[in-house]
Amino acid sequence: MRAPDCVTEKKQLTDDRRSDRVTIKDLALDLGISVSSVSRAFQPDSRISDSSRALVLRRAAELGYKANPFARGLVGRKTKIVGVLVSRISSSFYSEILNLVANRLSKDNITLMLVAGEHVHEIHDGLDMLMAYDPIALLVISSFASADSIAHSPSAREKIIYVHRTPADRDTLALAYDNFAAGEKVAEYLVGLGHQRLAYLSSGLESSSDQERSEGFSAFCAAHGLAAPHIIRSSGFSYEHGAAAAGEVVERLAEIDAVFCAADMLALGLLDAVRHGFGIQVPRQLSIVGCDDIAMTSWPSHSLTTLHLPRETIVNEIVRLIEDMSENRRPGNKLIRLACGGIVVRGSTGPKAA
Amino acid sequence: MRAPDCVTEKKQLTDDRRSDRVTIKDLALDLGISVSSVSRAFQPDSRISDSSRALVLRRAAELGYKANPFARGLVGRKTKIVGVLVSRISSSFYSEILNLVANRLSKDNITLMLVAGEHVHEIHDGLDMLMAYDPIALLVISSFASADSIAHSPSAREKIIYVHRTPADRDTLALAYDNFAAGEKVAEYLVGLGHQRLAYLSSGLESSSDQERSEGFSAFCAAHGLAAPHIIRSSGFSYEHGAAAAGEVVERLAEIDAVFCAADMLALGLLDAVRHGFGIQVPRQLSIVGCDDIAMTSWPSHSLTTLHLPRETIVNEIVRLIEDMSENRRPGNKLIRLACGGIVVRGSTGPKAA
DNA sequence: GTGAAAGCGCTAACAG
DNA sequence: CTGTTAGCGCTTTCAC
Repeated sequence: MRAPDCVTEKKQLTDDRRSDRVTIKDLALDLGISVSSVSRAFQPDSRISDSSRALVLRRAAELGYKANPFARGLVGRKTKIVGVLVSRISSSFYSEILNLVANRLSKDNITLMLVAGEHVHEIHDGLDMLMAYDPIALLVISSFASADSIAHSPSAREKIIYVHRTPADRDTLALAYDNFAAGEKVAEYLVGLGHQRLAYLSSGLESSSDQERSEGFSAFCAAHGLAAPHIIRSSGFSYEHGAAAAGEVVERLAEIDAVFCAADMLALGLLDAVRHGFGIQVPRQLSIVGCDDIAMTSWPSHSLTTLHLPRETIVNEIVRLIEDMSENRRPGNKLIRLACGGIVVRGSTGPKAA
Repeated sequence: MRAPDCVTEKKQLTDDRRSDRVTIKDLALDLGISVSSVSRAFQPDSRISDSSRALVLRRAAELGYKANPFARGLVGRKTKIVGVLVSRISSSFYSEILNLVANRLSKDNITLMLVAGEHVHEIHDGLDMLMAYDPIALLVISSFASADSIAHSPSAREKIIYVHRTPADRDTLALAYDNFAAGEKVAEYLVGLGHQRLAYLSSGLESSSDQERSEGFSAFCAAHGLAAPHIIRSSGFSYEHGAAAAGEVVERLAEIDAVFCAADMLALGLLDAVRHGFGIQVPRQLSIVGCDDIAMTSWPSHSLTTLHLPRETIVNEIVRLIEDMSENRRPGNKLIRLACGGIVVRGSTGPKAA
């Protein structure tokens, strides 16, 4: 693992960066073979004898040779980059996913290129920046509504994988849980508990997952002869938004037995606010159900019943899609539906009080 | 904003990627000038007339020309990439910081390259991967102990910015809050409340911030004639680790008035566990203080008193350092200390019970 | 199977 | 101030 003891003349450049970097040429010179042979040694299926490949690979490891990704990118080979466009990484669910994906891809020598932006033009610019690096794929993890239409160029459209949202535009790749079924499951569970006057707390944003959950929830009610759920609209997905909705919920407590929230954060905010702000007994006076199953829901201080979304399946799908795309296999399915998990019963739900 | 109507002959490559991409050459041909003039138009201080620069810039915008970062990287100009090495993005505090940094840098057209890894060899490989992209800087956001010694090559060492940890190795750049002062402040606050038998809940990991907080906490006690704080060692920074420490805390409740936790997550876990698991009254029987001021601490269900760490200052410093480094100004200070914030008094602390 | 040569898109000397 | 030329490190024809 020592430094190359071969040619070092041209290494004396003033430029600090490339001075210590061993190139393919150094390797070739060192081994007394041509650069093309060295290059071939790193190409999976190229005409090169096993012996010389082994030789090159060994010496490369010794000298610490690493192919220059810029040179590779320039000649047009596929990169080892996956772009990620996020609006708020700090969202607990997304950051969990991102963490897992990053971990998995790191093992394949793939790096994530992250661009964050909240506004439309930021998203646009971010996409351009990422596209310039010719990524294998482009993960769009953003609840931002206009994210649907971000892909101006067809080449971008082909690379995008929407995560956890279904695009309006049906010919782009997307990954989403079966949110409709999630809504149904929760409704079924609550009805099973004896509740009949259900409510749904929506983010109020144009989010496909929110909308689908709401629809599934309503559909179950309709199919079982129950009154349509009372829809409460907030204006975001945060804890604070949930807390802010508490007033309206409490006001209508006479007409509401149980409320299903579009996401856990909303549910936690609502739960805390009705309990601590209004002195409501949960679940005696009101049952509350969340969705996602983020870590905080299991904390004894909250103990929120919620619908679990299996992280593994979505992470596996993401990784699989990326691997496919990196081999130029454009995956067939356009919208991939992932089964949602079951209901995790905790302390925020109970049978209807007599 | 229409497609270039100039030369399109060579654009008919089978390769889908570069087919729609307009290069510097296209621009030059279109404008009837040389490629170097076009190139110069994008270089901040280069000898080019204002008129031709304006011309180039305008036409470039029209044609949607974007410089190819691979070509730029290859010729040795500084990249627009900042590497990030993380162990767990999902940590609330880190993901907040990362989010803010990403947002700010996106405006400078800088992208973050993310590599995640938990184990030593992963961290090593990750660093190599990132270094290959010749990033402006390398953010190491990892409480992982061995992160100190990850920089094998001197060129890597020069790029690293340790975030929120002080490296053992004093000649690398680092950014950290004044954790010692944080410890002192908390001790002072608790003592002011009348507490005398203090305890410190440590992560038990080799974390500089943890250690420094502990030292500041102890130092204040020593300086004021109090008994040395009782140190409780956990084995991580998570909520679960905090909860797991509850048993030991409760056992020694006779000797402990108040406990300062190395981080908010630990404090929240402890708080919930002593309350819900052991029926302890907080703060009547025990005061608990956290550190960091993450979002959850303000939730009414926890209402954790904590020491605030101002996000803006650390984010500003990070961005400033990166901008400096991107202009080849290697910042002078090696370890930059950031003032910690004040104590946010909430419901988990109170005066010593009589 | 291997080597020589061309070229990816861009910048940085050089001339003029 | 502008154009010409020579590479950056790598892959990929094309010969042999």
